[in-house]
Amino acid sequence: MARGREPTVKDVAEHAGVSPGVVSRVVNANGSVSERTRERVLASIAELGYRPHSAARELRTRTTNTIGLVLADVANPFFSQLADHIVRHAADAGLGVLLTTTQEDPAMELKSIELLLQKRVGGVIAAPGTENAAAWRHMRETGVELTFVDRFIDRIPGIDVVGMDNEHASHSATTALIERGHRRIALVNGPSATSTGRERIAGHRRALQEHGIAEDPGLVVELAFRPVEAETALSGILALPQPPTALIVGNTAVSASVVTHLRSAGISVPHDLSVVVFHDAEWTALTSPPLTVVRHPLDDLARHAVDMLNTRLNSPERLRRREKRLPSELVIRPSIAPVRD
Amino acid sequence: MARGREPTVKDVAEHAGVSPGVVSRVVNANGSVSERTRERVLASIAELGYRPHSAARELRTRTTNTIGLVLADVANPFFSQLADHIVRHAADAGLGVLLTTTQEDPAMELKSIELLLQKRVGGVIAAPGTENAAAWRHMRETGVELTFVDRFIDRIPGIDVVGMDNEHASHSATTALIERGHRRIALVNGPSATSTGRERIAGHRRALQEHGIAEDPGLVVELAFRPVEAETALSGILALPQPPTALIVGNTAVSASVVTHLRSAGISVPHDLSVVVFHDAEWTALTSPPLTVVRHPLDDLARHAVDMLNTRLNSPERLRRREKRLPSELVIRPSIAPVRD
DNA sequence: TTGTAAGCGTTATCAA
DNA sequence: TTGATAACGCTTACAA
Repeated sequence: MARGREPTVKDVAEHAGVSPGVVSRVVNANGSVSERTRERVLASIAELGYRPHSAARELRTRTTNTIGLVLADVANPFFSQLADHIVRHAADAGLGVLLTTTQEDPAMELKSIELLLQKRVGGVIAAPGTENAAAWRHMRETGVELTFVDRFIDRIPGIDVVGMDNEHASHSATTALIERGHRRIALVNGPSATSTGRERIAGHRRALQEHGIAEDPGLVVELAFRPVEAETALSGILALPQPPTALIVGNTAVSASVVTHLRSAGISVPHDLSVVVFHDAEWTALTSPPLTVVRHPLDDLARHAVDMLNTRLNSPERLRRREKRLPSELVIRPSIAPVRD
Repeated sequence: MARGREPTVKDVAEHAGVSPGVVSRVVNANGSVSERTRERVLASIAELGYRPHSAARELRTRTTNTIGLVLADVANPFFSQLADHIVRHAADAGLGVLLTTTQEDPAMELKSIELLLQKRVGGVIAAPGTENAAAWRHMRETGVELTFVDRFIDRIPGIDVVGMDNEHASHSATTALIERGHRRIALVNGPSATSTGRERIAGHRRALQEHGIAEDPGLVVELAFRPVEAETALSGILALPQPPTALIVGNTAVSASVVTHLRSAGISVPHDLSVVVFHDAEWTALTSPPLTVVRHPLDDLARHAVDMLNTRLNSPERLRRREKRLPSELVIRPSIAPVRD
């Protein structure tokens, strides 16, 4: 892990015939330097190829321009698009992004937290799992600014949240199906231990209630955020004596495998089953038929997350907790149709 | 960007009634400490919640356990899956990953290089663009270990490369089509300025030659790695007096938009046009018909990239340049069929 | 406007 | 086995 010796402030100072302090002031456009020496210093910097040493700077100033990003799984299109936007916005704000993934595994999440703590990142954007509330809280108490994105664990003071309005999105999806005459609507959801899971069920229930439809618990399945169990769960639902006529997939991680299974099970969409999927991945319009989706404002989500965090990073005083909800949009495509008699 | 004060070696030392040096030796399982004091120190560490300060450590030891990852675009499924694997393997090796994206923009790539240089990362894994050869070379000369993944610019001494065998993959795809009677095979490719672009064209040509088929330059299109131009380029090809009967998409970034366009243009696959796509994204089996794809060994690619880099990081002497090629696999699905008369 | 010097948290060296 | 001390590269009072 050795690195070749690179020029330091001292080298630059000697080369320019000034003191190290002056070089620092030039580099940071801090304190005062005469125009003449400023130019000399800049010339020396250019000639020597001097580059400030981040670690030394961080050590001295107790600050950092690196933030952490903790996501479950960058292979999931929802998270990967989110990550892409976050990295871009962070770069615009002059922030580097240290990315860790947890694979929805609490132990890996803990390791991520540990790594970011050691790196003394100034702040972290995370879509937290459900098990490490204490660790997240502790991270915040340690002075690390924290913004939860998409999901959150608890309304912890000082931890901002930016997410979608899942309750509303889910309500819209269910309502669209009810309006098409569906009464037996299945929901394949993420775990209720997650905020997104809970909110999506809540919106679904509210829509059913508003139309006087009794809820059938057998039609709601909670799947972990890994695709494995999708098949069996789905088979179970579809084999019910009274199978559903519509299906909402509220768990982004399993959408593709659900669609695969429907296809291999020979289920015709929307004839046998109307389908709505959360997250407008690049392929959802390419299936036959194209899928009705809940489209999330990922770029806005990322922008707000970076902004909120950055505000905290640059604010000396302790700010109050903020929560931002962004609206999703129901994009109707041919995968939903009026129910058959 | 301020951080709360956290315990330091000094605090731990005082608490345990030893000197800072001893604490350091305990933490790093370095030098010698008696079992008795070791336990006392560990207890103090636990009680105070001490965590070594990365920056201080980096400054003193001139090492780092952070690597950089420079990719064009994490929203592209090929890169996002690659990133996911790389982050996982890096974590297994105890390495944090600082992710930057370039959006295929040379200026952004340069900014990424600059950031990683300042952060004094020990090594970088990158899928480089074509314009910054000098900067990459300089980065290497500066002592940063470098591994190019997927693409490479030049065979620069000391920069390892791990990629797919694109020539072979492309040759297989074209051959599969020729064997089905196709003679007019279009290739939508990435820029020839990239190694992957060149290799894929080469394999395509070799297959044509082996079967005595004259190459029609009008059937080969180079598209930048952004989806925008896909439509016009494709319309052009399909409007030719003698349109192709088969199409290979060698540019991962535009696959989805190509398929979208074919659909909206009312082209029936494989009846009107056989289609092969590079990279087996999660949706390629979900279209109608399912797409024949070139499947890349992404996990292996990531594993080798991290391993090669890590070897360099831990090797005191300057190693020779290595190049590793991994085989891709042609997965035949119904999107290709014998040519019609 | 400039230089000097101390110190950020570590670890390595050397002496005890 | 342990402790004292210097140094990594930088910034920032403070003094000149």
